[in-house]
Amino acid sequence: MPPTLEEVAKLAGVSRSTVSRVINEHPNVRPEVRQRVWEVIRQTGYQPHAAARSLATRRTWVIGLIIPQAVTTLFTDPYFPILLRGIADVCNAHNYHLMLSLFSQRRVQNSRAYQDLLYQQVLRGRHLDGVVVSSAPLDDPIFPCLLEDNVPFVIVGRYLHERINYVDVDNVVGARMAVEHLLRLGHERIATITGPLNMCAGQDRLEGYRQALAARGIPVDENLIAEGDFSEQGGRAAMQRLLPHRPTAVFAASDMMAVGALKTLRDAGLRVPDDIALVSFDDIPLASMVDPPLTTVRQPIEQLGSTAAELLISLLENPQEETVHRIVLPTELVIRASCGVRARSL
Amino acid sequence: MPPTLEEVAKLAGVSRSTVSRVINEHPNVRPEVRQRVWEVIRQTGYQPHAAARSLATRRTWVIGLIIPQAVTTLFTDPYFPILLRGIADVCNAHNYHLMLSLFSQRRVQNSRAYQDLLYQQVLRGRHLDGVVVSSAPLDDPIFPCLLEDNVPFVIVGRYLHERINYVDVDNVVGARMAVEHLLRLGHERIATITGPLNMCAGQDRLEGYRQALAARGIPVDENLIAEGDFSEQGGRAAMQRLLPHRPTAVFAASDMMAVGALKTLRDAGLRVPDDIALVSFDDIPLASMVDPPLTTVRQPIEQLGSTAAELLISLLENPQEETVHRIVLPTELVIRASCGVRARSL
DNA sequence: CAATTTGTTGGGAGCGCTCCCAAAAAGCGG
DNA sequence: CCGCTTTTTGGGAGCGCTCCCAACAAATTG
Repeated sequence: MPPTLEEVAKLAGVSRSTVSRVINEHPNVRPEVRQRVWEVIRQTGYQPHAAARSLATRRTWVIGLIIPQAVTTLFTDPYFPILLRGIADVCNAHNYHLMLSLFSQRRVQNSRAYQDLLYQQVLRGRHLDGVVVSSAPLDDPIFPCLLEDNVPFVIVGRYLHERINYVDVDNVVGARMAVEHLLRLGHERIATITGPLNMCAGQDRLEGYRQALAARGIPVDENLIAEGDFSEQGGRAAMQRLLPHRPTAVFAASDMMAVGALKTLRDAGLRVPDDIALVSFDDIPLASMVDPPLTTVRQPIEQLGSTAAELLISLLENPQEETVHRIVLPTELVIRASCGVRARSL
Repeated sequence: MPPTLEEVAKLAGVSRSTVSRVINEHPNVRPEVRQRVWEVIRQTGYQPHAAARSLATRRTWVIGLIIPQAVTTLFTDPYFPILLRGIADVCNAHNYHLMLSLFSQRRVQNSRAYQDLLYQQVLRGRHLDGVVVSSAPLDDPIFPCLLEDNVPFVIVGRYLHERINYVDVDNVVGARMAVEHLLRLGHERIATITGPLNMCAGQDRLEGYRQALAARGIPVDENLIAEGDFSEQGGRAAMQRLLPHRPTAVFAASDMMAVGALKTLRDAGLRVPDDIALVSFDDIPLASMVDPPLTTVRQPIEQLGSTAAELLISLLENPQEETVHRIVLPTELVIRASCGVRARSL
């Protein structure tokens, strides 16, 4: 049985309240008493009981990370652990804890109801002070819920709403840079394999593609746009659909899809970058390992996580603060071989 | 302000206790009363306050996943998210929640002290009912701590101690299968790139290698053993050290290291599998994407997670149960191209 | 040196729940 | 219909903490 406040108090010859003041760093405690109390705490290994504290303060010092529907890509590339690391580091630094709500779509039958139930439990049950939401489709019902319940939250990914805080990478500009790079290399028939268009990142990267072409006065040929789902398989299939339209270059909205496209191209007897150039997005470790290494847009994943956590915590610590924060992090084009930059000599 | 038990009770015209009985499914409540109470609960959206409940029951229904020191490999391949999915699914199914404690070694200076502090807070603060520990080195101080504090826990990875429950894949047999496969293909100078030898998986896979050779009566040449760290870089370096000793085949204890080895070999002008055969361990998605696709030992990662969670929860629900569980899951050899099976026609 | 201010301490109440016990209601056999 | 058992219900106490207020001690002032 671990010691309680009261027991520590008795051992230190003071009252409950004084010990409480000591551990909460309240200034009005005589230094020698403070010292004595700390000593007893050290000796007994006392730790305040989290539940008791939460009950009294109505705070849990726990934040949640919610991944509403587990997009497959979460489990095939290391985006997720890196994001998590960013979040976890910040939590550690601020003495918050991190609770994870993952909803894989295993139990398909009633996954929706199920998820709602859990949501209720976790959030209404006041398990959490606030949440970070990642990889949610734009129309996920969780957002209205969170707003209504007045749960402080931050989205990883863009979401336009007057009261919603988010952190995102600049998908539009990143995609534009990628396509501009291809344009600069002389390509004009540039195709794109998009992400899922119900997700913001999918939409934004397509928008960047459109902007880059528009800036050069090149009309968008809808035949050169194939929707994928960020996965390798999706990329493979999309590339197949693109092939008949004979693009000279492809911008894939994720590295995984680029890897898929690479397969399709290889099977079709086309060489990258000689016959067709390829640029993608994400810069996951795999990007530099495939042959040819991918030219791709790097996003600061870990920073995305840490910024989101930092923002959420500041929201929690300053509840009166009403400003809505929308943070956009820059991306960077990493030039490797798949774009053919060397072959064509920039 | 969310409603409390007492408020629900008033609305339903019963007492606090009765509502408590209803939500805890205690049998002795008149059906019509039970019905009426549920109705009020539904209408008000009542959810019991987690902290209050924990305080009274001394249970939190939260389990922790602790990754004591963030091995880099966690962030470069998707092992971790898949394990997490296994754990999360089981938690969801049993109405437990999952708290994550990740310790990246960022803040190197006092990472140890820091980690202890957090450990204290989380565990002594009774935030958790039990924990799953993964990717901890054998000598991690967390194990004695957990035992002393009487925290129920399960390790992912083998750990021989009379009171410790663990779940592991059969690394020894898996590695032996891999090496036996190479032996069957006619190789005799088989090298190995091991994992870190302070981790159980590293040790066990090396042991499997030794056993396979021993069974054939082939003496182990220590020059053919190079220690790696499960990472691509480590594999690259280890292969470099192995090269002068002219193995005809290599067993790498992880796919990532195999990928690294592949690079070294390519740079050295050696072809895989024609000049040198390669077999590895893990079967991460990357394994099938590199050229040549890797022959590798598949481990049931998700099942590892779900089994560990299942075991932990059963420990929590049956605290009187004293049996120590040691669960070993089987592995499977996935034959692709890097072993040269086709070239040499088995 | 009394009066006031400031600093320090202890104890009561309460956070929202569960558990226990006793009281009330219902069921039952003779 | 009465005394008995069994089921159902309500209320007190307590889980371990924080917050507030009152009491007291110490320091400051006219």
